[in-house]
Amino acid sequence: MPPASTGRRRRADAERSIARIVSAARDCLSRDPNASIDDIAKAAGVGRMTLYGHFRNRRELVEAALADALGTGEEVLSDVDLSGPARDVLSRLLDSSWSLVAESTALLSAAEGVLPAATIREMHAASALRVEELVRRGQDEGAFRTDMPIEWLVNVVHYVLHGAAEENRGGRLKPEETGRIVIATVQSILAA
Amino acid sequence: MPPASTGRRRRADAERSIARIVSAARDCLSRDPNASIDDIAKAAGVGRMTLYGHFRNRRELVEAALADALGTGEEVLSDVDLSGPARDVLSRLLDSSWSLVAESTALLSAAEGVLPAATIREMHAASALRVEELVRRGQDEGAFRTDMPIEWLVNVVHYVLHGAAEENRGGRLKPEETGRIVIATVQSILAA
DNA sequence: CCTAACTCGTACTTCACTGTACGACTTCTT
DNA sequence: AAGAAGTCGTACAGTGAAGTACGAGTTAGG
Repeated sequence: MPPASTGRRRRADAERSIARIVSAARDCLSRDPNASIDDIAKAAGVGRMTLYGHFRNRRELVEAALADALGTGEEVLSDVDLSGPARDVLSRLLDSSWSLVAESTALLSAAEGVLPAATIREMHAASALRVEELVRRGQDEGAFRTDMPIEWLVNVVHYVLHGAAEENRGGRLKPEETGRIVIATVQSILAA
Repeated sequence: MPPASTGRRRRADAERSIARIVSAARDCLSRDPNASIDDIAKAAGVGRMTLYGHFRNRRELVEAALADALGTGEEVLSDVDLSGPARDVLSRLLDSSWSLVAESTALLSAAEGVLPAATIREMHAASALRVEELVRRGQDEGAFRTDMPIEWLVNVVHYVLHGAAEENRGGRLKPEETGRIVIATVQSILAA
């Protein structure tokens, strides 16, 4: 059994396995928050025991998957050009991240089943803060509304993205249209 | 065992039990879509076996709960004053139904786990049609936007309501504010 | 090339939930 | 008041997933 939590060095193949498992976990849990450990191991092309070698239990696995998703989210966010009016920044931001956020909502709901709410909020803090700052900036510019709690403005964006993902999955929204519609919808919500 | 599906008359106490069970099912499933049969029976103050006496399996129970929720939804909808501009009608409609719809989203997701998608859509058809008609009317009046599929416009309202319910549950949105915020948010989305 | 690290199958225990079987008891209803 | 209808506990079988134990085989890396 690999040294899981200790700071020891890991062998390259172990590293590879972990990467595949985490990726598979993101995949499976995004489709079905109740996906079993077995499903995930299979999807990763790895024995269930290998998985348990790296993650003591479902909790740890879900946490790793969520952390990974948030990590790539952070990457994307930090690549977005922040110059110009908040409205435009928001459009660019949504354009490059809506699908990612959308796909992760199911993963998030999986996390809600096994991780304490405080942990989840904490993991989200970084990204949430960025969006919140953007909204605040838009408000200062007079472009975004101020008649609702900022927390609601930030969170409702998530719910819209979640919805877009659902509609996509159900074939009720064409993938090529989704970006445009998401952006237009969110802009309408935030506009002053 | 009572005659479940046959058209036979039921005794008054059975009728009462069923009502309590359905109500408890709505309650429990709205809080947790994975609530067990046992939880629901306990919440109804009824033995598990009594429950099985009236509902052959989880599927039937969930279906009954959903049907019941949709039924009260229909009642509320049919009480809404439909006169005047679509914008105003929408406000009245949301004001009297947002909490109901919001609470039922979890129940709906429970249903998605056990009922065929077609059945669910069909059960929803009546209410969905009303909302769709209202949106269409608003479009004809020039009050509502026409640059997105109408299906999206209708469904995104659900997602916003779902979000409002979540925020409420998490204490991030004050109950007394929620109505106002929901209405304002939805109006912004639909406005031309 | 040797050894520790890793993989991973099989088999097991535990656990929660579903649904069934039986039967004794209670309460409507006529 | 009698019988049908309904209540409901206990007990059982089946299922599916979580997590543990063991151990034999494989691979990376000094």
